[in-house]
Amino acid sequence: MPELPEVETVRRGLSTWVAGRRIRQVHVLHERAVRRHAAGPRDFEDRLVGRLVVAVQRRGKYLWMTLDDGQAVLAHLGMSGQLVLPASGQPRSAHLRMVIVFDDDDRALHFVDQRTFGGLQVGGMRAAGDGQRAVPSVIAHIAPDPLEACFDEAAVSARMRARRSGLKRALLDQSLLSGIGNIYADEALWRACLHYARPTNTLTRREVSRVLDSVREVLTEAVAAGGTSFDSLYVNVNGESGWFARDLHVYGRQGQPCTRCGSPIRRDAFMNRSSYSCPTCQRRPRRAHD
DNA sequence: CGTGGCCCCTGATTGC
DNA sequence: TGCAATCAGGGGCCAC
Repeated sequence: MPELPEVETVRRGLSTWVAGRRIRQVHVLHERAVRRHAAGPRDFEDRLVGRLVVAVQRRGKYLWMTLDDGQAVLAHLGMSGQLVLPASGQPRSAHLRMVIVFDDDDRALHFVDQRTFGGLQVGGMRAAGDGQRAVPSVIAHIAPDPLEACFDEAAVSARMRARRSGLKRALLDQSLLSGIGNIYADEALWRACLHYARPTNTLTRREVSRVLDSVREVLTEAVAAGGTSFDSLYVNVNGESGWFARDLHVYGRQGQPCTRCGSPIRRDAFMNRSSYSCPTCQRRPRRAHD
């Protein structure tokens, strides 16, 4: 499931291939792939054709291609989205949603998405304030991710401690800090020895610092490893799977021993999904906030 | 406003 | 065997 490391892996692969190329044709094959583009599929195609891709950038789980007219093509992979450059002759995926054809190459960028939670849209850029990085206007509400230079740890810590919510809910809230999904939230909480239901307003500055350090470590290591993959749904830009899965300590390890203390990892239903934790290393708080 | 819950979607898996 | 229920989950949206 693409979180920050997987999206960064895609961005890097994409950047080396599409930066400096001109878009010749765009084929939207499934309406849902552009449902966030209010003006519709034809407008989406028209805005891209003829444009030069300047760069590929990312914030959290979003990535975008900046164009030579100042607009940007914003993409979110959702649950199962892939941006791939299939080798010529490779059979087209059953879940192919969009094809972007470039000049001077016979390969095309394919957007493949089985569960159709992902999508692309075209729009303008906007800087949040003085000296802030410009991001697509429609994601102005997405907070900087922990690997960005502008990530303000002190501010995030203060906002987190002012909340009345659970710690994992806060880590997953993309308007507080972005890029973290269910997998890396569980991994970071395990590293920091903190429980997912810990009320944010009871956290000390030191504990918040610890969990944010863990978040940065987990994300950085996963980026270095090329992202996580559990099944064939996620592949990088060349169609190769990442291999970070082997380094997971809690996610998907229900019943298996904690690598730190040996206790069996538990799985709880949480926020209509799963939360994995070590019952010994991560004590449930007396006053939990699920 | 902050917070939490619902819903969009497909395919693999599980249960009767 | 066959069909239905369940699960996976990011984030927009809406009610409170």
